[in-house]
Amino acid sequence: MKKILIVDDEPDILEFLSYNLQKEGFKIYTASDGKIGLEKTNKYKPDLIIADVMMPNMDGIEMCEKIRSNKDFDSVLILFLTARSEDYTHIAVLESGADDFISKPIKPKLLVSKVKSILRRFEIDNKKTFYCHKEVELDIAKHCVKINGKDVPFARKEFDLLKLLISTPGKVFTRGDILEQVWGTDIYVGDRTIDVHINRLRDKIYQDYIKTIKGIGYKLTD
Amino acid sequence: MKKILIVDDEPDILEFLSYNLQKEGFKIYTASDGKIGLEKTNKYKPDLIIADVMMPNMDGIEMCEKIRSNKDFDSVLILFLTARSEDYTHIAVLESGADDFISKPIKPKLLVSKVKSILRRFEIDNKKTFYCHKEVELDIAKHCVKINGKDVPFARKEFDLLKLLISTPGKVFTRGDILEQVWGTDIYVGDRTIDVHINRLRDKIYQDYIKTIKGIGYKLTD
DNA sequence: TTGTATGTAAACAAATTGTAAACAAAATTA
DNA sequence: TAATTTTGTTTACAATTTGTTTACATACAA
Repeated sequence: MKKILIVDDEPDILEFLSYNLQKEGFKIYTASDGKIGLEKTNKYKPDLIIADVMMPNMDGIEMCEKIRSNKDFDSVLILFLTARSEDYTHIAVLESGADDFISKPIKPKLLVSKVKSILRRFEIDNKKTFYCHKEVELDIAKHCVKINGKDVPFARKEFDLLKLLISTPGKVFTRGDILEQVWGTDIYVGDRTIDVHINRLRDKIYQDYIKTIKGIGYKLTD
Repeated sequence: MKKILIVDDEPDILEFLSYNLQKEGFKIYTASDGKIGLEKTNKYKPDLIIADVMMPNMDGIEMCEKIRSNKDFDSVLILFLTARSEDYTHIAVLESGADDFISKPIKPKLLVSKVKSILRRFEIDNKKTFYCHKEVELDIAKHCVKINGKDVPFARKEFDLLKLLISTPGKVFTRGDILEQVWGTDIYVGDRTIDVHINRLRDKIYQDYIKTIKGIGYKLTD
């Protein structure tokens, strides 16, 4: 569960944000000024910080800069709340190392989708280069696959296919998904081609590691 | 089929975008300025709007704000086209409630992949993928059903049928509802077919989980 | 009781996937 | 570059699963 720290001096906004994000399944921490925000950042190590720009004691920008200067948190996501009119603030905000901002008045739907999208973006930027599931290990950087610790050579397509499947074990990938992710859009290969590759994978890994969901697609057993 | 409204005053761009997106199977509507865009939004209720920022009559940002202020469309996806250099435009654009933007010059591949990804993202954010009711759990992503925590294989029609029923436990679904949602419009199957599938479900789940409302349809006991 | 709606087993039809083998393309090596 | 090997794709058909219908049984309400 993703942790979000909300920093704002207005209790109403704090509550409004907490309510809407809690509902979406985030773990919420709050702070009423930048100083406390800084403390709680250290304490709870949130994934995302949502902060107001204008606050007593220590404003959001100062807090942001302080957080960024600590190498433990130099990659924590920071989202600022700004008043609609403060055009120049936006620039200062982005310069201070913020990742995005939301203008007041805040619309719940927009808030939630922005928070989700920023978290997702972060995950994609930091996407894994190494996967391990059951007795299978896949290393993207080294382009190699180990099964029970033993190197097994994989051709490119086989590798890409396994990479896709192992990225989310248990999720069903349709033929469409597979085509798009492994072959690319606007490349057309016959229907049987995917099967053939799937079954070459099966020959290399233990059978029934890859499950067929007839009429839907393939997935790794989880 | 997803509907996309493209709003731009330059006919060349309009055609370019239409061509590339139509090819991908989207239903395309076009408008040559913000005012017409607003009208067509109301008329066709598109899933996604792609709009130029700079337009005569009503610019993209104004149109976007107007659309957002109508609660019927406050969650329609909006994608802006901006000139590469206009850095400040990006801010205004995101502020106005846009979901993303593409910088000109537009590359067809990027356009298509961005459009697809934004639509997919939206679906993921807005679709429930997991249902749990009594001792039955249904996971759409994994395409698996657990009963009392135990995996039970479900064929596609069975799965879709259970998915429909479990989406609103207690609600009675008429045969018409079921036909439409599970088989799709303009597909005709015999009357007994639904019964057969319902009863295959009953065999897999505990009996009398699915209740027959004679003369009306079926529902899950709540 | 009677008629209508639903349940059910079995037969049948259709769709999907598996597989071996041939072919084609690309990469590697000599 | 030519030969060789590896990788990728297609074909044709087999095997399997899934979906539909049929024909009749049963339940239920009027």
